Amino acid sequence: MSDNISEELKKRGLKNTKHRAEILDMLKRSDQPVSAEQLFKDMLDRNINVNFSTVYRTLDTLCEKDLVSKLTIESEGGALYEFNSTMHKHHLICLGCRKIISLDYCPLGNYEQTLAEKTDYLIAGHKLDIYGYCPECRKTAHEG
Amino acid sequence: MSDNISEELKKRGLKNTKHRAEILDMLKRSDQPVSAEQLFKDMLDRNINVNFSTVYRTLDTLCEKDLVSKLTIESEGGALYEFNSTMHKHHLICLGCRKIISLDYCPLGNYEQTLAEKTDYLIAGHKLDIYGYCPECRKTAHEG
DNA sequence: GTTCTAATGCAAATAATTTGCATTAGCTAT
DNA sequence: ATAGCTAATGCAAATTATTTGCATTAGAAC
Repeated sequence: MSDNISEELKKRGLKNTKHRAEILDMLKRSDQPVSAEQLFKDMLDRNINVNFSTVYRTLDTLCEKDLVSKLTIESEGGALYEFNSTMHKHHLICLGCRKIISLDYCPLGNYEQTLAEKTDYLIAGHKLDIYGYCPECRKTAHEG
Repeated sequence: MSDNISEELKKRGLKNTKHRAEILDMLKRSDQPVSAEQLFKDMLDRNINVNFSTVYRTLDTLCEKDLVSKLTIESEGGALYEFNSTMHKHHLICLGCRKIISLDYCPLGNYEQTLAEKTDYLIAGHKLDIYGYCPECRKTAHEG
C-alpha cells in the first residue's frame, strides 16, 4: 500500500482507514475497471473483513472526491469503478470476454466546442466507449 | 397508430399485439429516450391496462429485433429506450434538467478504423454521450 | 489517553429488472 | 368465422444492485 494514498485521502479531508486505503489501492493497481462486488470479494479472499455496504459507501465517497470514477457499461450487470487519473479516458470493451481496455487518446478534437457554439450548451464532458471483439474473441465471434 | 408499425413487427416475425404496437409507437413519437416506467405510466394514464413486466419484456424483444435501442445514461436511475432509426445517434444530456437531445452527427471520423488497426480488435460500434448544461440550466448551474 | 466525528457493520429497505407458470389473444390454415 | 397452436401477457414472487437507519467503533486532533 503505497504511501501517497494516505496523502491523497488526507488532502481531501478523508480519514485514512484500512478499508478506504485498500479499495483505493486496488483500483489504482487494476488495469481495468472493477465492480463493487469484485472489490468486496477480493478483500474477503485476503481476509480483510469488510461489509458490502462499506464498499459501496467508500466508492461513493471516493467518487465524490474525484479520486475514483464510476462507469456504467451497456449491458454490464452493475457499475464499474476505476482510479481517476486526471487524464480523461475512454474504454474499449470486448463483447466476447468483457475485457475492458482504457484508452487515453480522445478522437473528439474540438467537437465539444463546436457543439457548444451550435447549441449554446455549457459542455461539461463526455463519455465514449467503443465496443468490439478482441483478437482472441474475434476468432470465435461468429461461431457459437 | 400508423400502420407501418404492424408491418415492421410482422417483418420480424413478431405478433402485432396492442401493447407491442403501442410501445413502439410511443417510442417512435418521442423526441427523447424514455424509461420503462414512463412508458408504463403513460399507458396506464391512457387506460391501457398493461403489466410492468410486459413492458420490460416487450422492450427486450424490440431491442433484440433492433427496432429499439437501450441506453444506460450515467447516473440515471435505470435504462432508457429509444426508437432505433438506422442512423447511429449520440446524446447531449443536460446535467441540470436531465433533458436529452439526440445528435446525428458523429465526430469519430475514421477513428474506429485506426483503432482497429492499432489493436487488432474487430470494432462493432461505439457509444458517445456528451454532458453539459442547457441554455436554461446554465444560468442557474452555479447558484444552488 | 480523551474526545469528537466520520467510518463501519448489520440488517432491513428500495429500485430496477427478471422469471415461472397459468391464461389469453394473434396468426394460420381450414 | 372457427379451431388449433404458440407466442404474448398477467400476476406474483425472485433476483440483483444499491441504499439507508441506527448502534458501534476506530481515526485524528488535542
